[in-house]
Amino acid sequence: MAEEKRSLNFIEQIIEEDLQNTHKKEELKFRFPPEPNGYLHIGHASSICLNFGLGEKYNAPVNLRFDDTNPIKEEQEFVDAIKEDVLWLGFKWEKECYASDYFQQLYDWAVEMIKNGDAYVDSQTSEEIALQKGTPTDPGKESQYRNRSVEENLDLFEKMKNGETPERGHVLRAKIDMTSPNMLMRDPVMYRCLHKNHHRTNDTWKIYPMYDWAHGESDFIENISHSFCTLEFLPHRELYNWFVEKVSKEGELKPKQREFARRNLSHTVVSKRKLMQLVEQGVVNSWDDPRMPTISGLRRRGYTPNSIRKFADSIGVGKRENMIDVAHLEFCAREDLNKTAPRVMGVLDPVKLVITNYEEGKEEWLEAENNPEDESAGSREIPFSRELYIEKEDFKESANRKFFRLTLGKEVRLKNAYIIKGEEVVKDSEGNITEIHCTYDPKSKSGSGTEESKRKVKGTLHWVSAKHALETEIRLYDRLFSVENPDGDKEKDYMEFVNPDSLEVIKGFVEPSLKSAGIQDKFQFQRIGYFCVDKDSKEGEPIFNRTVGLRDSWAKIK
RNA sequence: UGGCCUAUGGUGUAACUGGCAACACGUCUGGUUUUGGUCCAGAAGAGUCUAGGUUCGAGCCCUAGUAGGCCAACCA
Repeated sequence: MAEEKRSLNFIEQIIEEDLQNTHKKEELKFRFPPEPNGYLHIGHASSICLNFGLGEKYNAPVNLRFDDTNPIKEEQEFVDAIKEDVLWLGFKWEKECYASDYFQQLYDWAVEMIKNGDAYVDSQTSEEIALQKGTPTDPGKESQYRNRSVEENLDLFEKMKNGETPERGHVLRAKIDMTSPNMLMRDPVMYRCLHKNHHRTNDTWKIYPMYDWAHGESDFIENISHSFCTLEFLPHRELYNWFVEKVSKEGELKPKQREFARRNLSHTVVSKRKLMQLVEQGVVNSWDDPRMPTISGLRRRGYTPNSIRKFADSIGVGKRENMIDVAHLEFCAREDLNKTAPRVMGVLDPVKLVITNYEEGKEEWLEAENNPEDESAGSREIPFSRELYIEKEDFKESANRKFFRLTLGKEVRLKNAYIIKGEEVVKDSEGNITEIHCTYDPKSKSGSGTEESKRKVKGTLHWVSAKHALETEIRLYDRLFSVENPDGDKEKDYMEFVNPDSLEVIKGFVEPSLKSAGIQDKFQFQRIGYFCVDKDSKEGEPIFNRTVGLRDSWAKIK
């Protein structure tokens, strides 16, 4: 099989260049570094696919490293959820790491830095420090504590570590350059005093390292060759390198930070604060509500790992701002589900169809193909009888030539069953159609091979036998926001753009075979869309979530 | 009154690093079809932010603009 020729993205180009100039293949190593302070979302999924995808491509190890340097926000619950999500996407990490595993090493290095005059204890308030920091256009001023003696610094730092100084009393700062055009180089804070229990180290530490100090060093400790992060960390690179330089020796391989643009999905928000608000204000029911862009939400919605990986792969990675149409994500879902989801029939908005020339009380079990895209999926039997349900919108008393469905006097095929002809309608006193009467052609049975069965008719309808059908709850999900970029308007709150119709709960009828469907099972309801069994289901009473509708060119004609 | 990043069809990415802009989604035609799905065939749609320059030749290089983004948490 010919290998698909695909051009390299800029990240891969960097790696290829390094492979030629500085790195051996065995030295490649990557990492995915989430902070365990919330649930992973589709943006993280892209990052996971990037890092682990690189690992697969180059046959290089990828560590899962929790960036757990802030005990105020981080919890074990999130660690567990993150691991589940990464695993679910189908990736395996080389090592499960924690920045907190390196606290001692980090501390020892910090002591060294103090001794070398590269760090000092500042005893000002954060407000004073902020004031001295200057602005992007004005240089900062040096702290009056900047030139404390090494002994005093060591002594204070020790006390900080032991919890003998109050929280927020002192910080350890790197001594760099208060006039640097890069704000991050203006003596950044390395440690703060936090007398808070950590989810892994408990009360061992009273000081906790800041991101910049911990991250690059963690990469260094783990021998990460390439450390990929989003563009907003670009200014951090200078600091990242400065810190690594301080702790590494000549000739040692140093990790490289490189930045890519985060990938934005249309019609959604992704910030933890906003996602949390959606949950807390009851706009959605939970973090894994199928409308949420969280990985757990997408999973519950019916997205497959494969579809998400394909998505991440197909949108690529770059350095410019972007807004990826959610329609592309939906395409990836359909593409995958089309090949894998068994076909079934379900009627969402039923109207009764009576076949007047079909014997009362009679029932037949008809063969139905499970998946025309996959012969190995086999077939099943579905019950047929005199009274059926069909979709209300599949009938019109009279219609133009473009309507390929049931009308009076015209023929259509009932999928996997017979050809029928519309005869008359029964209406209630208000003129609503309560029943449609039709006749069927007994010789037209699907697959019977008769002349009649081969007749061309203008349309095919899905249906369920009224007597046999299983009534179920069906949750029709739609986009959570009605505009492309809900948090892109500075004047308006994103909450104003919540789509009031993002969820419609209905009762529908599905074929009886679905009674035994299990949680997370995915199906195509023929002519309607893809559905997934929700975890709220009870034994024998499946609840279906609509993942995404089928492409619908009829909707456009209408 | 700073520094840094980015700029290619509606959207997302390409262009073997100087040789008449390609792929996917979306859109529109037509064909196949017992899903108005899938599949197949085809079309429209950018001349690459602007202005200069280098070159036989520039989306790729240079200069100057313009537009958007990022940077002043004891967050990551």
